[in-house]
Amino acid sequence: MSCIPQLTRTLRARGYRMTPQRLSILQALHDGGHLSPTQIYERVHQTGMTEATVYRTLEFLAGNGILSVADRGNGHLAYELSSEAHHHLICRNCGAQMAIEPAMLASAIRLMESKTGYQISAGHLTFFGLCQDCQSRSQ
Amino acid sequence: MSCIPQLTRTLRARGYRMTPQRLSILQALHDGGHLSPTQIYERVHQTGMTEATVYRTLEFLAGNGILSVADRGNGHLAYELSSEAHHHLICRNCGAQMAIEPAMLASAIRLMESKTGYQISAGHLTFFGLCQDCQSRSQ
DNA sequence: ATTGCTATTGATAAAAGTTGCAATAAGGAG
DNA sequence: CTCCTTATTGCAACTTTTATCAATAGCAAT
Repeated sequence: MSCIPQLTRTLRARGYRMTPQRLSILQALHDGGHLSPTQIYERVHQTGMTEATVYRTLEFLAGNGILSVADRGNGHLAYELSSEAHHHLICRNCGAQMAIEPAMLASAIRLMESKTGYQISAGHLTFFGLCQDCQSRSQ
Repeated sequence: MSCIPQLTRTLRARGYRMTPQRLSILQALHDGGHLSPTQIYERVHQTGMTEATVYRTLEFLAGNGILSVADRGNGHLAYELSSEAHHHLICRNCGAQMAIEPAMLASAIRLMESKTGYQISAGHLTFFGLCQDCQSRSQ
């Protein structure tokens, strides 16, 4: 977590504060990679933090671009450090997961930008499909 | 709702049943377009249906491809008839929404399929960005 | 160091969403 | 039309997420 001093400065420049709670959550995500709010709470609640704070902090950090939100398509969110952000491809039969390079979507996003005039920030997308194994098994 | 007999046959062929509850929910989505579980519950609860049934039915119909799940990026889901499915582009400053033609993602999806071997069904994606108005205002 | 402003947290309650199980009812078979 | 199987529902308890508000604690300024 070498980036903490920089993050702290960023927040302060925007009128926000760095707190032990925010640090704990960043640490948990640094160690855990890709976690749901409940998983994060399990990792940090021995410090006395409440669920409400976990949810609020995650929303705050994501709103400030420090975390990325990953949606698993079931309505439950997972969070990760933005520096490690990537998209997911999940097999809806066996649940196998693959990472998707953001670059693979770049041209589609450029197309959408030119057609809509929006300036798009893709965030974290989850795609669903059938992996090769499940495709051959269903033949 | 001219498609009900066809949907009923599809479900029965898979060993499932068509029920008044499922019909009410399909009707609500036909009338309402794009609704959250709570909005759907408000429209159908006078029939005596419980929240649990609403949630289970939505998941069931989506799992059978009859509904599409739209994720607004905040972890809350909205549902729509698959026949009316489209993607969304939302301005994260003013909330303005635009529909995105599924065709605009087609080539990116073909690229992902060829690189990963997965057979992808895109589902419903939500993109975030800044609309033209908000871009010019922030200059 | 101390002070003051106010962003942030914890506590609490409410809302939204999920799960297990017994009772009900869709619909195929006779 | 009646029976039977079992998919589906309602009920109730439970988990997850959000909102409110008073108390706390960053941190800029003195």
